[in-house]
Amino acid sequence: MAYWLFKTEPSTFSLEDLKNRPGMTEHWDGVRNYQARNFLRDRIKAGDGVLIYHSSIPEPAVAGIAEVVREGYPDFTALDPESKYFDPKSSPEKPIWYMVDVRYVETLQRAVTLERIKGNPLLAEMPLVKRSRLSIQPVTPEEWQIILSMGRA
DNA sequence: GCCAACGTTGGC
DNA sequence: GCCAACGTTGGC
Repeated sequence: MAYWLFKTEPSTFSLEDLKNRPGMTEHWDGVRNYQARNFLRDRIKAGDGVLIYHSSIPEPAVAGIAEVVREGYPDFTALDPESKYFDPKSSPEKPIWYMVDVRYVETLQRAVTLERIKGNPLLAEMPLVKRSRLSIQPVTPEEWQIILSMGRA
């Protein structure tokens, strides 16, 4: 059981969209960064907790929680020439990109803004704070607990 | 919309 | 394998 933070631009896909999903699961596709890919392919398991973070908005914030329901498998959008995530270097035999499936769990009462995260010294080691653009990041159990308590307060 | 950070590409 | 050019991310 591990914890993660997934970034998304709410104009593309938001926590609300995940909540309103029929069956409430979603392929987390379109990740095209090798470091993030490695987490998706090798480390993220069913049952892991996910903080859903909304980026590129006036107040970027952790909006809520999702759960991984299926571990890494090849991202089929990389093989679809019609997809904006198409990658001609990828093939069914040698898939380059991976995705996981997630389901909605909870919307935090109070979104935990980047400003509040930066203001908490206990969260200073998060990649988010260290200005990494990484879209899939590990979260420690301590960080997970702190952010949830900040979001529920 | 700007721009710093940083990942990727490709010529050599 | 180096590194300049280029593209993307994402906070502000």
